[in-house]
Amino acid sequence: MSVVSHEQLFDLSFFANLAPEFMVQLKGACSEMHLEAGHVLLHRGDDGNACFGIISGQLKAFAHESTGKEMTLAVLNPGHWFGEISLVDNLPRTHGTIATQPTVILKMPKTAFDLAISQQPSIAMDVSRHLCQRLRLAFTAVEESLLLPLPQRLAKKLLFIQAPQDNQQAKSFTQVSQQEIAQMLGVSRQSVSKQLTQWAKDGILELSYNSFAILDTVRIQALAGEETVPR
Amino acid sequence: MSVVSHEQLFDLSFFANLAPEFMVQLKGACSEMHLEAGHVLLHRGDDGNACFGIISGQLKAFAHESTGKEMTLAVLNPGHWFGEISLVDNLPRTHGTIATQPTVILKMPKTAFDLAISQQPSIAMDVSRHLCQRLRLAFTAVEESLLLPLPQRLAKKLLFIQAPQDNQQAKSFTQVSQQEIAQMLGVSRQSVSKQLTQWAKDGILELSYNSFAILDTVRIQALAGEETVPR
DNA sequence: TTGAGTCTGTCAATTATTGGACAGTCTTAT
DNA sequence: ATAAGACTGTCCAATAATTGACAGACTCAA
Repeated sequence: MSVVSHEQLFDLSFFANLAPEFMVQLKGACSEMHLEAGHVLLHRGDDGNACFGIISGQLKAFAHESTGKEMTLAVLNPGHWFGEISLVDNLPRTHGTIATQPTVILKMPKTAFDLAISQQPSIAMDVSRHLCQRLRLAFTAVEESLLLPLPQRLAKKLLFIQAPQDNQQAKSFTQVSQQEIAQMLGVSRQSVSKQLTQWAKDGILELSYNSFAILDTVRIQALAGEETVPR
Repeated sequence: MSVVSHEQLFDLSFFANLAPEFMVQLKGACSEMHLEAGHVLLHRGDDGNACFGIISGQLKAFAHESTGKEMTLAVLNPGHWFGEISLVDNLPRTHGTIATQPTVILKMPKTAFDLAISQQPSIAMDVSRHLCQRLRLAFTAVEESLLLPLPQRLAKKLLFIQAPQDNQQAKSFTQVSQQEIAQMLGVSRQSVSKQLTQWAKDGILELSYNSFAILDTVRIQALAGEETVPR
């Protein structure tokens, strides 16, 4: 899903069930934005007056500390909506957001968001469901970061990153630098490099410049601690 | 707030704005439950058919790993509601929940929850706001666990734990074992003990059996990395 | 094609954290 | 009063992870 139409984008949002007459209005209030690679769309602490859906390209949500350490909280791909938290609770943005590539997004102003919900309040429950999804991901992140050793977290992350373009049998390379993987896990690049090359020596992975491929899905799943699910 | 009335409990919930006529009905559908210390109320993975508000006592939300490592995700005190995530998204419980003391809770069945929202859909927005609050806490937890060194996280946790019974000037002891603190942070008891005794030697804390008191709030806040907020 | 910038593998030194062990103290229930 | 159990401080050895450094490979744009 490297590009998503406006139509699809709304069907993927928490407004998918909005009645047609309100939907027309909502769509009319949204506008396309084109971002260059490296453009910082949101800053932590800003007021939130809109949420966004991704049409093409990619953004990252990030956090950094006083120490200068920076980490990637989430990678946002076409079809995803983000920035709705501040619209719901009227509090500042939780994270910074930056385009990693030339990116096209749809901007939904807070006024349009609020209007649609007031017109069809049942939508708020869909928003809740969307937030629950986020919450479960966040819980998983907390637990894994504190309870699992680095190799296991790394294995999970590789599977997660590679999952989308799942070609099943064929060996497929996923584009991502070790630096980026390290930032997603909140660890040093060297630690990632060490483990990946070890796995490459073990024949589990194949590494190449700026990319990796999983050769032995079964073993990497075992390392990730996934239950074997027989059917 | 060591005990909360039924009245207060509902005012603290996401149903605080429910119209009186529906509120009566909702309250009628809720029932009190008395839990012994150590009673496991919810298990991760269970179906969720109710949410709960705490009247008195205390529960903990926990997670454990295959390795046997266990950690405390949250401490739930009187006035708090929990268990609503599964009601919203109809998915299994995210965490186990155990009473740490004899505890009285109010059980709200899913049927009552769903009915109230269908009667007054605007309530769903309050549920969303409640979920956002959780989400922000979870985000903070992820970032802190990955970006901050143990001493800083520990300092933050002490301030957080001690906050409720804030007597301002007077030196007040907070009951909590170092083991419990360690489980909240996902680190070993020894690491916690080492840091706490060091701070006690520095005159920042006073330690006693199963409790601690903060002697120098300013310094502990500095260690926690809190901005000095002049007014 | 050349140079700047990025990515990778590797190493050594250092620091942080764990886990096992144990003695002494405190609390509670019998 | 006593015994069982929990809590604390401490030590040590082993492990894990970070940081800084550097050379070679790769990519892209001028």
